[in-house]
Amino acid sequence: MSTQRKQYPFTEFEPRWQQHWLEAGAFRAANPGDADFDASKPKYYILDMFPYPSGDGLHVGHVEGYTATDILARFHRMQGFNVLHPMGWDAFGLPAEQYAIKTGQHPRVTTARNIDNFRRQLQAVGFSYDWDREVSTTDPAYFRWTQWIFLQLYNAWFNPATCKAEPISTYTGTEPDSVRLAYVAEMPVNWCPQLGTVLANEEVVDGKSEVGGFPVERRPLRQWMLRITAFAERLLDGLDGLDWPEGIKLLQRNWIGRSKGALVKFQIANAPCDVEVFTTRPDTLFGATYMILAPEHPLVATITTPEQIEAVEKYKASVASKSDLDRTELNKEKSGVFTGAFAINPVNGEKIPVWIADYVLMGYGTGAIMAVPAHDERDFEFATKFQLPIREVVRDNSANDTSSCFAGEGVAVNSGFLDGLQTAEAKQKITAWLEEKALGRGTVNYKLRDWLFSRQRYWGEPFPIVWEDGNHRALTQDELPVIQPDMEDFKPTGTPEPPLSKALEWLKYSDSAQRETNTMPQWAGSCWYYLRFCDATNSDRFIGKEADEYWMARNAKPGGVDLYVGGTEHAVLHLLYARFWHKVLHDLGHVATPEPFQRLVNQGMILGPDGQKMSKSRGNVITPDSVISEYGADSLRLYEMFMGPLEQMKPWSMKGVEGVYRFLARVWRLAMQENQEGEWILSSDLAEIPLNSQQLRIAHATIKKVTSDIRLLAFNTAISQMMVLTNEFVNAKPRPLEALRILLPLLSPFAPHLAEELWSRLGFAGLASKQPWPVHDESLLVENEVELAVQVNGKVRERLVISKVATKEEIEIAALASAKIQEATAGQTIVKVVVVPGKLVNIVAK
RNA sequence: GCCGGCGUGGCGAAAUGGCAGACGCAAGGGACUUAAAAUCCCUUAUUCCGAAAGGAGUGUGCGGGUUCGAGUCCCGCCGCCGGCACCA
Repeated sequence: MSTQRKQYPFTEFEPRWQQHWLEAGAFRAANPGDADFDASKPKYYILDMFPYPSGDGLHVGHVEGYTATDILARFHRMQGFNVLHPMGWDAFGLPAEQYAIKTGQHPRVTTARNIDNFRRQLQAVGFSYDWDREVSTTDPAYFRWTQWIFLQLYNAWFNPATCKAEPISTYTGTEPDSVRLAYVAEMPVNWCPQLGTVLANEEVVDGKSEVGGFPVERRPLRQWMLRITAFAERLLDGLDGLDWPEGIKLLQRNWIGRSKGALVKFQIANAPCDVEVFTTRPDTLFGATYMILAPEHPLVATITTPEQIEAVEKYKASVASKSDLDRTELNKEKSGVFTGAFAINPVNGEKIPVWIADYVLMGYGTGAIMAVPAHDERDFEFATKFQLPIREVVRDNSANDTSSCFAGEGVAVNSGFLDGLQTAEAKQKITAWLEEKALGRGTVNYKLRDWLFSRQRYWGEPFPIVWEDGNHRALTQDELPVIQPDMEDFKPTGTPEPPLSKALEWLKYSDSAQRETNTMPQWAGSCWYYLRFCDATNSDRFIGKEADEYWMARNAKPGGVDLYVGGTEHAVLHLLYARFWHKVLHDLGHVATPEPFQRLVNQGMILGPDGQKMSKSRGNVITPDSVISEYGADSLRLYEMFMGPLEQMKPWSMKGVEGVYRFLARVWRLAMQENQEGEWILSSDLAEIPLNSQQLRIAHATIKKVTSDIRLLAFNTAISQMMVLTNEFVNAKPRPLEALRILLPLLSPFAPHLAEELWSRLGFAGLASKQPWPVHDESLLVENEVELAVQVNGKVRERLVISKVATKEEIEIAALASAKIQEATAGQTIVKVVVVPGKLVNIVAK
């Protein structure tokens, strides 16, 4: 193939049109206030998840999502929308820093080089981004505002009375530092010695770092945290108004993990202290036969009896030495130790033993549970192993065996005043009882934890914070941006001290104050980039009011971005963090909408030709550059869309690329032919003649289907239909020019270079990408006669050509009159005749 | 273990409950050509009957059900992919 002559001269015209669009500013989106801004047009904000500009360059997986959004962007422009379709770079992050350490080059240099390469690649695919709005998270003019948003968080608190973020000045308590949305805490964190950094829980997979797969240990460390848990309920509620795949909403709901239950206070026998437990099944309180504390629970030391101290300490030590990996792997078998202490079950005064076990986590609820082995799998397993009593207190409504554990809902038994109540009622009654006796209360718990927001890295946004006399203090807005110092040596220190701690001069803010040396995680920059795109060069605000009102709020929906396309890997973290920041900014009056992204679509992964995930080690990586040089950008775009449904996972096939390439060449030859010298000239078959009725019908059916399929993101079937149309005209001689006037605008979002080139060679006015979108004429689609199938007992026995407007009765008579049908039903009684006009007739005979 | 998603030709895939396999790939045959490539045309789910025209049957992971009619809806399984994983 590569040695062959190209079937059409894409190598010549594709770069030419790319340059033309760029120079003409063809896809520039005007902002409110600009001279050429037309406020009467509706807006459409279509956003890609911006890439991390890696050294490997653009991937065909990127191109899939980006092509889908590009088609939609171009389509909406042609439909008269003001389209915001921007691109930028999520360019802070660990790989750049590690590469820098390896090669000694400054990450600023390698990042700039990678960005240039990504931009070149994206432009070579012909994407219609408004490059005037390009942003990079590493640009001080950008991260100045990331730091500014951090200051908003620092200077705000969550007011439980209003359920909103408010300026810290409205807080009337005595300890503002204990309620800020950005706060400092000593946290057991995931320290990765090899990476020399602390990782977020989300960056640790199976006890190893997600990047690199290095072991991770738990260590207590002073960290910046963001109080995302305060927004748990709002983040949950907000999902209802969004057009996201239900699966993704569910993922977020599960991640937030709301559960309703009760806190119950247990007195410790012969000791002046009590332990609070959280339970979702307060109705099973009578069945609590023992209690378990997390090994790290602060009361363990207090309550353990002298005889048990040795065993307890030994157990605690063994748990502490386990990495997260060991702890999960050893989960199969329950372990634990008796503390020697007893707690008093408040509901019946029973003395129950208190154990410690690592299946109870300090980080959830109160770090202590009441164990109800009859109705909880884990407690059952534990009780069985350590021969603790099991008491049934809920009977299964569909009553069968009571030998094992029953965790469902039923009727309370052996439960005193709860007996006979259904689980829901029993929960209510016991909660009211506990509240009345001041022994507990109903409450809600979340799995969601606060967001660990600091990293021990060089290549990230520095915090706009200084330390003075052991206290933190925020810088003011006019001190932003805080830029990292230029360092020769940004290697990890080998301790949890961040690399910035080595920049002694930079560190010193004043004689008495030192800068914070942690940096922000990569999520920070991507939490708000969609806002910056609306007003990328504004130096007075992170986003101008007018720009926000138009691009984000004009459609009067909760989410501002009309369509957001990206991979599922960001289903939880990025999308949750961005929603959190957005809500804070909204509460503080900085943005108009309550949610960032109205509609979300996840593109499926593209696998290698071998059906495996693409990876360098497997050697099955397809690069966009290689496809473009062989078949051109239009073929790359078209194939990525023709492969199958956008959201589905699908394998690459070079043969498939050739297929769409042939199609594009066929379109080319609808308009062009080669002369004796082998030059492309306008086809002599072209003529200004009207379409015949079949051509008209197919052309208008194509307009209709392509239009609706683009709206449905069903690009593969839209392309099929354009193939049908093209096949129809391949042999038409003379060939109506009108066919190309219809086809080229339809094709233009998909294969913009080819459409543009032919449009211009045919001498049609303007740019193909600026044409109004064709509108179909429904009346041309109607056929006078239709063929319908006649079935006998569901099997097709005859085909009937009949007038489109025939009545049911006429169709039935015609069907029954058919010789084949009479033969097929001979000797049988016709029980029923079902007539579906335009489709079929089904005769039921016995 | 729990929660999602998906199972259709040799392959990628189509199909408001209404003729399964559009469109593309691959394969086979033909036209054009000195020849090849490219291009264009035809065939192509499968089994059986027939010399042929044509005809009969079976087919959407498996087993049931609802319906005149099920790839599509319902119930129960199996397989693959993704997420969560002691969250009390």
